[in-house]
Amino acid sequence: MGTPMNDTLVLTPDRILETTEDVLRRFGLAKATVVDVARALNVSHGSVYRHFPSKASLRDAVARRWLDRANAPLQSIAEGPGPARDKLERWLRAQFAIKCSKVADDPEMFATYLALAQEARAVVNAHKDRLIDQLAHILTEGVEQGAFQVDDIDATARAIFDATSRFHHPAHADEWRDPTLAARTDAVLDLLLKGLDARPAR
Amino acid sequence: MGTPMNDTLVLTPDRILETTEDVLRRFGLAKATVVDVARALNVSHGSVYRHFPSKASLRDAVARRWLDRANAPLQSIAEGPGPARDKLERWLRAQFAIKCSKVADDPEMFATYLALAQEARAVVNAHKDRLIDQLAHILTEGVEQGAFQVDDIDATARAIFDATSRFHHPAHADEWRDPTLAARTDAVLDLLLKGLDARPAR
DNA sequence: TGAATAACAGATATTGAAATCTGTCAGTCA
DNA sequence: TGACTGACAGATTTCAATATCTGTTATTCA
Repeated sequence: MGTPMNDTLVLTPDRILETTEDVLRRFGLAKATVVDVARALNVSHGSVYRHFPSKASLRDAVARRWLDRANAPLQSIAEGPGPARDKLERWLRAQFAIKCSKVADDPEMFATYLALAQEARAVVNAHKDRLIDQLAHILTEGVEQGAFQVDDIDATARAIFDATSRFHHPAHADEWRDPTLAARTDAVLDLLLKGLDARPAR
Repeated sequence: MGTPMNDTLVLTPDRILETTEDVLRRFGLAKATVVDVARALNVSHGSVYRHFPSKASLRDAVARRWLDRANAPLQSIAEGPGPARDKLERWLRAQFAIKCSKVADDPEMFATYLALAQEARAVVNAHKDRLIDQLAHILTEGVEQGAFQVDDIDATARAIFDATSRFHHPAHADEWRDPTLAARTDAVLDLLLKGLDARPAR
């Protein structure tokens, strides 16, 4: 009883996830195996299965961790202060910047996580729903502040998410190096913000 | 000199393209080879290389043909009559419907053409440019008619194309079965049209 | 003469046997 | 006692030999 002890540390889900990220970084998604993870932990692969019922669930957990960490700044923006119009623009630009810098800084790792995300559809969908909730929150504030005119908040939040897919959906990542990207982003944001505006200056 | 004669017919680029489409339909992109195409034509594969310098150029030509054929209706809408606002909405909905029905009617063939398009990047880009030109044409009409207020026609045309990517870009095809797709499409179109509107009814 | 071919080199794809992996579980040991 | 192990069956992956394909060219033949 009492203190189970390994080489050095207790085997916890967190420690497994940490190591799994390392293994993914070193081997890539295609090559990384549960046996690799166990080896890196000086543990039999059966022990990993004590904490995660399957390789898929382990992958899902890694994906969840990564998405949460990468998009934490967005949460702050959505909940922070500021007029809704500015906040919306900052939130969207931050979202694009996060994705764009991830792919620019470490394309290999980005490819790994992209593949991971494609297998963890449910996790990604839950994450998207949280992002759209944040957009809906900003829209609600905007309506309260009299800055936006919106019929259906949830539908519009989703519409903004959908309409900006090209700039945040990883399927389009290979276009993010386009030198005209900034101009294209500006044009779409301009059009969307005009569409939300409660007092068009015409 | 005179009349080169095969089994039945002269070997022309068009006949080769026709047959290549058949072969792609039967074998899929991964399995279809130049030798297969030549076999189907009762011809040696060397003869195919007389008309197309490489397999890539043959693929490009097939992609070009397919894109032109599939999107012919859009050209008619863009050049046809009608108020610009309606025309724009019809054009966009037609674009979505074309893609959506292609994937619904023959998912296998759609997958083949999707893979084809990914290898024929230059062809696809040229095609996208033509579509954006059509959008710019509609926007110009709309401005002339006093229906739209647009600063930069070309940038806005591209913005509309970008903002609707989720509904026409094949990378998102697997989401086109979403039962809420129609509502999502409506929400984005509504937002975009509001953003273009010269006389907002507020 | 010039459209078509057959033979060829190098690159790519297929195949099936061997190795590895996933997920399970009875048993170890602290 | 319960976290961990090691051995196992079936599924998946690797690997290297083998076959096929791409693109070229010297040759055929109508």
